[in-house]
Amino acid sequence: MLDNTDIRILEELSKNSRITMKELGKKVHLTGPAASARVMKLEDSGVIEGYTIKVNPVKLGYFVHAFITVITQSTYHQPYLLFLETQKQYVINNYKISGDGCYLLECKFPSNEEMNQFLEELNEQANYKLSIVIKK
Amino acid sequence: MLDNTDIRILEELSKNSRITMKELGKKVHLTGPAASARVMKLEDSGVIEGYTIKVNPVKLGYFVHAFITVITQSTYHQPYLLFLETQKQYVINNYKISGDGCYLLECKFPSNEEMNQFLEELNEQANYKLSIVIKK
DNA sequence: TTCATTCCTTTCATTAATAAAGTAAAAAGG
DNA sequence: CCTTTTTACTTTATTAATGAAAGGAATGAA
Repeated sequence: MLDNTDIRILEELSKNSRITMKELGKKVHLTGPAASARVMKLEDSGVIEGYTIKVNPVKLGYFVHAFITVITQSTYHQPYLLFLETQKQYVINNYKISGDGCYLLECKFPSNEEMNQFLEELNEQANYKLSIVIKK
Repeated sequence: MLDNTDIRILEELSKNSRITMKELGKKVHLTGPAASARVMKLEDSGVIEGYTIKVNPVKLGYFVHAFITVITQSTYHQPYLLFLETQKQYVINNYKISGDGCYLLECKFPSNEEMNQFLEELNEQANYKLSIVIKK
């Protein structure tokens, strides 16, 4: 399915997705059109799901990065999920997990105050355990 | 520092970082060169840290996505961190956290067998609690 | 008021993307 | 075994985007 050249293309695009097809081709020993065709195939087959940027959260004013293990009070998760919909600005990822808890919720907050506000509202829907990221 | 146009540029690039500057300009009501200049400023100021792709892990053969809460046995973390260096192919992120445990380790595995192998080796350096992602 | 700065547009030269045609090698089928 | 098809690539030519330069309008400082 994927040969070595495809893997190298994925590596290069992971490092810099705005690279020109000509440059990408040079890196993997192909011409521009050939690299472009490979990339298009990777898109069509769903290996490449999209092109995005890495943003510095601190520069955007998000200083707190937290993982919250969520244990919903009832087996009915809808209230929790609806609550999350209203708090999208804080949510990075919400993983449904097996293990300790029902969800692992990854969030970013501008301050501890806003996080506290969020947690108090969350607590109406679910219990939680909080882990703050110190360093990545 | 960042005005509304900058925010919209970041949103557009998050959705598709390979968009042309001309197209990006159209979306935020600027000309190509103006959009390009804005983006360059965002890069120089460190708001945009890089351009990357979203890859489908399943299509790459990684079927298991796990979060592992790591509790190192000694206060000396080096053995654990050195172990991770040897297991880079599985590691997505390693967050140093305050809260429950010392680290939150995000990993991907091709199979439960390989994860089990990993966990057995990890267990020589640290205790852990495992959470498997069912759904994102 | 005057000067400098910022942020933009317009224009144009350079460069890249894309479509089309052609080639060579591998795979499929009679 | 030979023919046909398919795949993956290159080359060429057209189209489109980038990036540099010049200039204008609005803002703010001296």
